Amino acid sequence: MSKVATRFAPSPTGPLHIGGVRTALFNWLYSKNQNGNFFLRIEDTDKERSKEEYRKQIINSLKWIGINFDGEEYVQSKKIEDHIKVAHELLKRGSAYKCYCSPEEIEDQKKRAKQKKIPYIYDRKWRDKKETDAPKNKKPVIRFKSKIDGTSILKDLVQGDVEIENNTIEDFVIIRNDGTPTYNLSAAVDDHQMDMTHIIRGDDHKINTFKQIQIYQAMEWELPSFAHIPLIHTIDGKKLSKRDKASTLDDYSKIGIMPVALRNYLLRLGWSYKDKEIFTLDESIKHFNLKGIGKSPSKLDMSRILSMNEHYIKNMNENDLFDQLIKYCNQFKKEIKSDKIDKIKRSLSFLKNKAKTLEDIFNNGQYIIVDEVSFSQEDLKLVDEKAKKVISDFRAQFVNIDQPSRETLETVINGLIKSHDTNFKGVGQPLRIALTGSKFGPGIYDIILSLSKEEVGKRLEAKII
RNA sequence: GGUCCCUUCGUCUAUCGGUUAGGACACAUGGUUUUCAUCCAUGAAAGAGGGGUUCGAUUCCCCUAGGGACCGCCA
Repeated sequence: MSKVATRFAPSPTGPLHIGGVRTALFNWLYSKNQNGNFFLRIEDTDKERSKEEYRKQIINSLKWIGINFDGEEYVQSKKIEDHIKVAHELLKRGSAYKCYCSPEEIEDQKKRAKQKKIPYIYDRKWRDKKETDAPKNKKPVIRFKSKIDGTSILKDLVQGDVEIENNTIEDFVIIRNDGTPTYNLSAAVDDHQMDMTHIIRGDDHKINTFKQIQIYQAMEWELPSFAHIPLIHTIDGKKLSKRDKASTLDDYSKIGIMPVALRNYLLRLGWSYKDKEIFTLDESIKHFNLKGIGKSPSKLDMSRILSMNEHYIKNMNENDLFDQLIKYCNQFKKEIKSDKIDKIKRSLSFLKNKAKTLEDIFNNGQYIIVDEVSFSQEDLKLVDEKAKKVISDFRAQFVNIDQPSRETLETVINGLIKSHDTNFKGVGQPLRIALTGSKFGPGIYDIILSLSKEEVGKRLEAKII
């Protein structure tokens, strides 16, 4: 048995969406689980729509989420000559023929079929005509001579046996009238030449598989195994597309979803291993199999993505989290000044507490990052005369503390609670507002200790007092 | 319209004919707490419908209904 080889074959006609990422993930995990190889093939034969920027975006997306392909990336457009050669071989073998129908003629037939509400299928007009019947001034397409009688069975590794009547598959075009190969030809030839053993792709490719299998058979190539995975649906149950919002990786990375979290989420979307929810990379390679892939489509659920991300924020190594946070801020927020970065790092253990995303952590740390605190009118209202007195009393005592610590602060604050005849809130809330500009936030001791002594002093004499 | 696929809590799913149908997220309630959170506990919540097969069906088969995908000289 040859070494397992899988591939992900996106076309660079738009940003990669997370359905594609999941397909790539499954292919990658399966190959790694089987000690095989995983390849990337860029299907750029649609010259009109393929863009270099999308090619880069796809590669960056895969890299971001941690999917590495083996070897060099395979560029389909460089292999066009090979595809054409196969088309001519099929012609020679009598498995393909030239069709001189014009695109307009075909369009017309389609339209009429639609009006009559009968299924359109190319009428195979040129299938058995002789070359001598060919019009001189017309450029033909080459069509594959599909099976007409009987049925075909696809032994799908996810869906089981799928049987289809051969006459529902038309004589599809393999070479356009401009001489270029079409998708089904190119994909079949490439998969064969790349020695793919397993084709794992979206359910929307199932018909293509029946076509491609026929090409394999006509060329007498050894067939790979196929697995069609159910599609990811939007919340209203439709196939996810690039146009849907929150469908590309960038949509997630920019709000501070981490690659590990998204990878883990995608892994469990349509695949399961017992009751296990959290998978390290090694665990996912170890446990991944085709058997665990479900048959029904699944919907994208943002709250689960968020909670997965939250789980990783709270459980991952704090240094790693810090690295990711800085990377995130540099890319999507403003760069944090070096004197603040240190404070953020020291405070991460509580800044991360109420965060579901890196963006949340950034927001929680805003009070550290800003040079000047700003206040909302609403919060200012909470700081009445009594509160102002609390603040100034605290400040008076605070500046005399040499080394502020939780213990020394506690003494001061407990003293204030007594002398002002109030409760913790009566002291804590004004201080929190004065120091951070918000009545919400980390514990007051954490806030004070996360800022320098000078900074606390400065903020407490700010204009609200 | 044709072909094919799918159907367990709101969502992702477990169950390899016998379970009080389990878990996770979300939700609700209570508790801890220094605000907001966290955390802990508890709760509500599912086999689309109808036929078979079987001692016994969520599980196997058929029908119906609903949902989806494909139907390009795109990939």
